Amino acid sequence: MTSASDNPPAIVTRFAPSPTGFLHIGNARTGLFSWLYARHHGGKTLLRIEDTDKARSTQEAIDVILDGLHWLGLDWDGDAYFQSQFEERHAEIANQLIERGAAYRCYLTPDELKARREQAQAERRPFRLDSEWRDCSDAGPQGTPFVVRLKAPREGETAIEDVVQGRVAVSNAEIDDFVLLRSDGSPTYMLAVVVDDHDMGVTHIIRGDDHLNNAFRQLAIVKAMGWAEPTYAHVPLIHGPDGAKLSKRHGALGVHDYRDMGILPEALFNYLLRLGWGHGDDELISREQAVEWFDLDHVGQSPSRFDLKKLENINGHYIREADDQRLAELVAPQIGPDADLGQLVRAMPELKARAHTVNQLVEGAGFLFASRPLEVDQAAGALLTPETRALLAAAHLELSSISDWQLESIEAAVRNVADAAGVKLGKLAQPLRAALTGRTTSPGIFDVLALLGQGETLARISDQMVEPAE
RNA sequence: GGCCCCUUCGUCUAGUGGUCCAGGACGUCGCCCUCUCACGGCGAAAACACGGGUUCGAGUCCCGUAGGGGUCACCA
Repeated sequence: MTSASDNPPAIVTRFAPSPTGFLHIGNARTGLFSWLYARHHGGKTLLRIEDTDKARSTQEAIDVILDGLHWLGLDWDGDAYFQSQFEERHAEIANQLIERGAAYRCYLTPDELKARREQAQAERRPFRLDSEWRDCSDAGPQGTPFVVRLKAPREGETAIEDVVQGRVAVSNAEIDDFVLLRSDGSPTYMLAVVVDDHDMGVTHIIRGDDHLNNAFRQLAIVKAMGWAEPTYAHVPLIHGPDGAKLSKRHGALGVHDYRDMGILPEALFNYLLRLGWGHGDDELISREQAVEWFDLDHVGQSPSRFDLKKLENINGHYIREADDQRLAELVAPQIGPDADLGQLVRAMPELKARAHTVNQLVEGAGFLFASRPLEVDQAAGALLTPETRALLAAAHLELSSISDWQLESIEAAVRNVADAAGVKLGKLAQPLRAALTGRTTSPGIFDVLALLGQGETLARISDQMVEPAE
């Protein structure tokens, strides 16, 4: 092994989201892959915001993307690039392409184009633009608007060696003379990506395979300019449960939606990593292990379906591993001003064992801060009968005599009551749970008493000792 | 419709010609633990899309069929 620290990084990847108002979960995953690939190989990863659609590219929309990236823990080298900064450069390249005879000014109007497209459709043949301006060196009529189109090759084929998809070739007859510069002089996406990737020194383009067809077009520009061909890696898309490309109708799409559902970033990171990539039988993979293990050769070629159940299972694991203080701080704001952080931290070990999301943690913590008299749900209410209310009264008596309110003394007292009444612990624990939490499920009953404190416990029990008068 | 891509349990995947009557995980079901719910443990059902090749031998290579997906803008 020789160290080559003087040389420029052999690998430069980039993440190039457009500010659509949210960070799409699928884009987040390709971003994750390209981040991981660069980190694994000791390369660089760059961020470029594709903000050429000015209407959508508000500062808020950009912040949402950056925030999502931060939340997931994906960083980048250097400052973020903004595609809009390079419009002059894009136009410059378009003009060079014209000078080289690799592009031309096309004076066809949108109406003419539309008419030709419709005619092709009417004749049921595939539409392929054959502009009379392609081989015409004359300028069009003075002052008429034009677009700049690539003079795409018509013979032969174009092939890419895709790291994920393998060799993919397409006949050049399939590649049309697409637009490089719009009639207002602004660059199209197709031109801008190629120029920016080249100028930024991107060596590996890792993106969704919905761009696979674009790669041939983009490669045509690269070749026309005589630039080095980048390595492509088109990773399959994430699909919804029905197998179609993940879209709004499938529900949660943005990484923020998952954060709001109570998913932890490390869980989403892990889940996204395992979606479309595997490392033997490993399921729970830390960030460090991911950097160590990730490579493109184990990225699958088929799309994968998003499975919320599995995400939640993984999330449950990370919740159980998470620091109690951190979880309490996530839960507190959702409970409101009554939330007592210290009490939440104390309850957290019990709470987190039975939650799969932060929101379930909030749900589970509810009884701690409920005000008396408690609302008792239907199933819990059914547990409160004349017999069990009598049991509660006995418990109230026994518990009020405890002088040190600790887990051990609480457990001893509760067991005593059950023994004295000649019932199994469960016969007492369930009504107790109903009285103290208003529900049939909760943390262990002794923990509930300990967490609530003696005063609140006795008060809640006494609320239920007698049947409320109708 | 043209072009391109994909196809192992319901889902995510392991598998790179023999060790695969296919392994793990989620989910499902059963049992255990148990004061409830979880957690945890044990166990079960569950897949190589189909048809042809190549090969002594194919989940693994080739071809076809079927199914699914992506893409066809002066959007990115």
